Amino acid sequence: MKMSNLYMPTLREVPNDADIVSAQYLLRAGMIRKLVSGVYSFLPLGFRVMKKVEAIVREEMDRADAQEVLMSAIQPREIWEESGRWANFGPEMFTLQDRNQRDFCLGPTHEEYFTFLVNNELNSYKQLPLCLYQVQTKYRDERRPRFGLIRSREFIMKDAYTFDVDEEGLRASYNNMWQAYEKAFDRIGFKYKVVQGDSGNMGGLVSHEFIAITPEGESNIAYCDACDFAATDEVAGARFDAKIELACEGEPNEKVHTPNVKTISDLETFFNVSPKAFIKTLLLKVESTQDVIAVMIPGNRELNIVKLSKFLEVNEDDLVMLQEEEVYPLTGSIIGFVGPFGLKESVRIVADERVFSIVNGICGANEKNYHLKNVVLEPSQFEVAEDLLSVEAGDLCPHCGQPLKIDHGTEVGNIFQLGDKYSKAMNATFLDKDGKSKHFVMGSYGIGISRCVAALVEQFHDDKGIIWPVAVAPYHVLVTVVNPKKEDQLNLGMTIYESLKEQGVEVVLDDRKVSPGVKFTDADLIGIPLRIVVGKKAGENIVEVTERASDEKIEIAVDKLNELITEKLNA
RNA sequence: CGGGGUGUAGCGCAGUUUGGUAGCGCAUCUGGUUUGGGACCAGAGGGUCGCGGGUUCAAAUCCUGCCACCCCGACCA
Repeated sequence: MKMSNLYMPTLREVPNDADIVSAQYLLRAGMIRKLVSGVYSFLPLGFRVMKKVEAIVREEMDRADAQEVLMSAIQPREIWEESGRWANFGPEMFTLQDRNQRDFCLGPTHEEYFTFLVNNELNSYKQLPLCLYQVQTKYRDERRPRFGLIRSREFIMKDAYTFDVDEEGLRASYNNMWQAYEKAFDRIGFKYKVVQGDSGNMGGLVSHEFIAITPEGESNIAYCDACDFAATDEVAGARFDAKIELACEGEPNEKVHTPNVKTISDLETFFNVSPKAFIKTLLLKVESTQDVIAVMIPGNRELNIVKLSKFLEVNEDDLVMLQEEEVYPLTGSIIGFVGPFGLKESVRIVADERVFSIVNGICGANEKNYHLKNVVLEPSQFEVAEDLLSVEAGDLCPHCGQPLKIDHGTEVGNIFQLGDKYSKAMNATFLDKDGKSKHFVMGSYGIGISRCVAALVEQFHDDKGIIWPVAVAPYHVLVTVVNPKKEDQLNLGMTIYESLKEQGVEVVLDDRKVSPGVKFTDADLIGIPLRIVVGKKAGENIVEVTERASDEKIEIAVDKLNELITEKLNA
């Protein structure tokens, strides 16, 4: 490809709506463009990268004996009613109607569709196990699309589904996919961790997430160096020593005047004790039912809303913190003085187990400017949850007891053991050996192809632009002709370009009639791994080879060039 | 969904307070000079000022409704 003809509209300035480095560079490098919030176009260079990621994933899926199909993005409401997820997915689902007012959605995922498909065709255990996959566009009407390709409303996903006769078969299929994922992510070049995932509302289901490690990532993961434990912060058990005992000065549950002492740090100053000794009471409500929940946690910790939503068996997005004006009618107090005693009876009180280790603690009195001290909570009087807290660095590993570390990342893949959740709901069965009808035991497996492109940029960039790993680079080699008006430079550039092309090297020629600065700046921005600069020494048949990653420059005679390029690309 | 902010040329922005012919930089086009890290000179094209309604002799500017985009949304209880 000649750059004089390449559709690569690079931008000097950062578009003001690009909120993360990957979005900034992909936009500036002319690889993607935004149509509307959360919806992007892929331009030639960006599309080439995505196709490379896709090809690697496809190869590893095929190697693992998965079979590729292509389903429709449009799905009828009926199959979602069968699984019960039409209502459950709620506003996240893009819905539409045909001319006869029949409801459809643009598929956010395809469990129902695959289950429906297979149910019609698969009747015998002899046809199992089976693994089908597709690479396809998915739609989710995110509450708040952001981070460019990382949380978009339209995205490309590879999704796979396995069907087995029993749990044992599922485990084998699951491990098979796990290995395929590791091979794919290794080949792409990701730095990543495999962590235990959110196992869904019902518990007992196994899942893992593949997290690309990126400093700005929105997923938090907790992991242990001493053993192989790793999990997202939504499941990692926050184990720590919560025991604290204050001397009982005065009466039990004694009311203390605490004017304007609202926050934990205010309390810390006022009472001069550790925040561990405070019992923090937060008020939330379930929006769909308007049920109000008071949650008690140790004062030095944060509530993890995902863990709470699982405990309450409600949707995470359905849980919100109460607004200031909603608090008074329920508590008789304002924010800052809420406590577990004397709440309206309609309020459901849930306690994180650790608050019972606080002896003679301090909590809100449900009266403005008053707290209670010398509080000892009695577990039998409250609903007790094992763990509602966000894990923190230094908490103890639930496996081996060593301190945990926290890292950030972007989820690029996940694997789920679904069991018979969908096959049961949709009554998808086969006949087993013994002639009995059984539900398929299923798994589902996703890789966010377009998100991978963004995660790669998050991992591989510097202050000048992107640094693509060779395996996914849009082109391998960029030949820059410094001054295309000089015949010897242009001719030599063309010769090198043609010869590399001949050998099957993916090469692009920068023959644009712009100043060298523009070419070099664009080259750094778009991040092609190797650059050959044809400049002043073209007459002597000497060119310069630069590695984008290391910025290492080598002057070399043209007849030794092929050898060097081959060596560098295979390194 | 709640709170805040912004919408003016392809991109980044000024102009809005105090109504009076729509501007700047970059990009684009023409001609010329230039070419090892975002060149220079001369000229040119490009905008229903997000959309609708209103006030006014006159609206980017004031009023009003809508739309889009961005930011924030426990750390406090």
